[in-house]
Amino acid sequence: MQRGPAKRPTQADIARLAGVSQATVSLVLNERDAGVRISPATRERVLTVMREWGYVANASARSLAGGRNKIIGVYTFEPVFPTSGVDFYFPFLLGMEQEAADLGYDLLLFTSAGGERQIFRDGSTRLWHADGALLLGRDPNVEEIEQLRDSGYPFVYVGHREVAGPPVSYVAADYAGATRQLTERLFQLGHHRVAYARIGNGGAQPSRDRERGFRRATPSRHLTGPVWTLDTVAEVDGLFEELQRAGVTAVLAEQQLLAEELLSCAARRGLSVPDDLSVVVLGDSTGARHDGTHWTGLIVPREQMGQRAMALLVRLLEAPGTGAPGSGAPGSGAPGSGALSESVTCGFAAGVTVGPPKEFS
Amino acid sequence: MQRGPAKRPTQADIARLAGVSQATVSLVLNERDAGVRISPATRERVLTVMREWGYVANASARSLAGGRNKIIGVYTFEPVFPTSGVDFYFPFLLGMEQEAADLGYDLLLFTSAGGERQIFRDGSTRLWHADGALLLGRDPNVEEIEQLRDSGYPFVYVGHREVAGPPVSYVAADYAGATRQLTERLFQLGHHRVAYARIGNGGAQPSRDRERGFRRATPSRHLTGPVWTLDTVAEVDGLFEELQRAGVTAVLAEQQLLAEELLSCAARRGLSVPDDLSVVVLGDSTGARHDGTHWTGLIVPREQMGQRAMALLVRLLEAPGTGAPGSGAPGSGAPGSGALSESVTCGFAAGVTVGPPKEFS
DNA sequence: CCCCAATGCTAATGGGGATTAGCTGCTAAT
DNA sequence: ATTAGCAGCTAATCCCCATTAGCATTGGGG
Repeated sequence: MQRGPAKRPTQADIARLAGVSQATVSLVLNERDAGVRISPATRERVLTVMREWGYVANASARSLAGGRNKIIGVYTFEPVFPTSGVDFYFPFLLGMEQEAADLGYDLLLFTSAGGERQIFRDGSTRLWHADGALLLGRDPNVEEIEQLRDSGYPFVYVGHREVAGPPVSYVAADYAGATRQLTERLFQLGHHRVAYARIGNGGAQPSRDRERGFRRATPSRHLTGPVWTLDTVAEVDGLFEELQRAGVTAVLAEQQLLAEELLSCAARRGLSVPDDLSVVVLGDSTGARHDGTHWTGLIVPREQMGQRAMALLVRLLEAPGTGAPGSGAPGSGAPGSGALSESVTCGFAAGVTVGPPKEFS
Repeated sequence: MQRGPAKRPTQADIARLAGVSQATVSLVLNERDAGVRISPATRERVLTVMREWGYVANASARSLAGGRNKIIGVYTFEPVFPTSGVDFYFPFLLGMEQEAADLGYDLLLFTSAGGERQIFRDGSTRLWHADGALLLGRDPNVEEIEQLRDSGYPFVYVGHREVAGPPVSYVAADYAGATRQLTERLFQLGHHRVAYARIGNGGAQPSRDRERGFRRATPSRHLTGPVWTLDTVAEVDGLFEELQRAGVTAVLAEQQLLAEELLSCAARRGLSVPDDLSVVVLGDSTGARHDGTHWTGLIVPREQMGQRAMALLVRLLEAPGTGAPGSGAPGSGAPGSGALSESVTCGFAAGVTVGPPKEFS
């Protein structure tokens, strides 16, 4: 027992104790199938000493030298705190964590970026502590994603991402499919005029996916109303009027907040949901008041997405071809340059805000 | 634009471009107040080139050279999953995360240990990926904590920990104080016979602290009943009988589960809480049914504890004396060998399960 | 008996940066 | 004219590990 902070053993220490060279220790450690062989006897001796002295590879040295740390980073583009974001992000985290534990990886949460939220500033750097990273965020900096992709750093985006140039790997919820199903369900119930509404710009990928699902559902003899895009909550009342005028009997609301607002518009007019208007919520609960209404709509499978993203990333990392990032085999551009993506099926909430249109009931 | 992963500039590159040495670049970067000086002109030139080329220090190399990662590990003795544990641990995590973000540290979650949950097996090991760690768990392996302390690894325990030998650093909730206050409040309300009950052994530190607070509250002319320690929930009914027989009008229940059981015992006998019996919950909600009762009692300030623990650990790490683990200043044994501890005040829940004793109302 | 091919391991290098001893010029004091 | 002193910078090392070229030894085939 030494005084002071115990200096932990290095490969050199282990080597000395086992009567071999540092290189041998390294080779034993990373059981390569490669050219160099170590006799079982030596291997065992080294392993014994390592165990005895509690050797652990230094993560920094290892990643500097191009090795692996069995650590997956998690980076969010928006600050997770203050707590508004927590409810949103936590399920993802949960899924990632479970899967990581199963696969023998630890999770590195990149939170220190503070207000800045830029990977390439002080962050890029820090990402390398992890073997790869999961990226998360509703409104990421696309340029940064591209830059990261070009840098060769392995990552998977949680959420649907299409960027300019080569594709990136991502795991997305099947918003399009789920929205389509929900829309078709409305038609089945007898609705003829169904509208789609959102607050905020529809440029984000999740928005576009939902809208696409909506449009695809349009069957021959039914009518989907136009897609309304509002700027602020204040405009909901006007929207409600227009919907009535257009004879719309069912609305798909991208945000729960919007749905809540529609509900109170209806209430103010003495109208009932779902009797006078069916309302479907498409999963985005940003800024929702959570007034206790049981909404009919889709459930974003956040936990599953996290899980699948983790699994995908690890698969990427452990794929033989995709060597250590440092070893830069530039020509390794597999088909599609190795980017993979997966789709996770959304769940549905039965809820109480959808019913047949009035003329049918 | 090269093919393959774009290699980002190194200090050597910047140095070349600025016509100085790599050392100079490093010196400019880490604005040391130390011996070496750089002229403002040179400094400016280097900075310009750095900005121009978007230089970012490689974190791995930096920590390899400097010994620090700016990463704090989080290790829990019990598995956090399946989700029963999640509710318990998440608030701690939240607090840690916020503080870490403020202090510029990232969080490394040690979850990969899987079922084993032993620091010194594969974990100890992995702990070194972080500069220091926060340890968490209701029923930790004390020997391992001692071993870790002796190893010189910097850590802070979240929760009250007294171990054999030199003390360890910890941040604890002030259970003793809070329990004392709650007990005294009962006396103020007119209760004369107050009892304390728990399920499970009272050996754990949090249990002992609460009991201590209870005992300290005993004022001259009042009576605290004995402390009951039950083995299982099944014994609660018997306990209830005994309490009645002893004329106890108020109980402090260590676990919410126990309180819930007492409540149903009372209900079965047609008795009312708090009219016939006041019940205080001392914060432990393990296995509780959460039946919606608004309990009177203490609130464990989990988030704050996490926050304070993080702050404490970082303080330990950044204290000048306690140098980098590698730099081993052996004589730095400050008073008490540098272990610090802090106490966080508990909150109180007003609740509806406490009132004056019957003869007063 | 010689040469070749495995086998088992080591020396050397590099990865990016922090640190320190020490090397130039200058200026100011002697 | 020396010399001491200092500002300003660089060369050299080290941090710990992964990787590769190559060395020494042994066994087998010709």
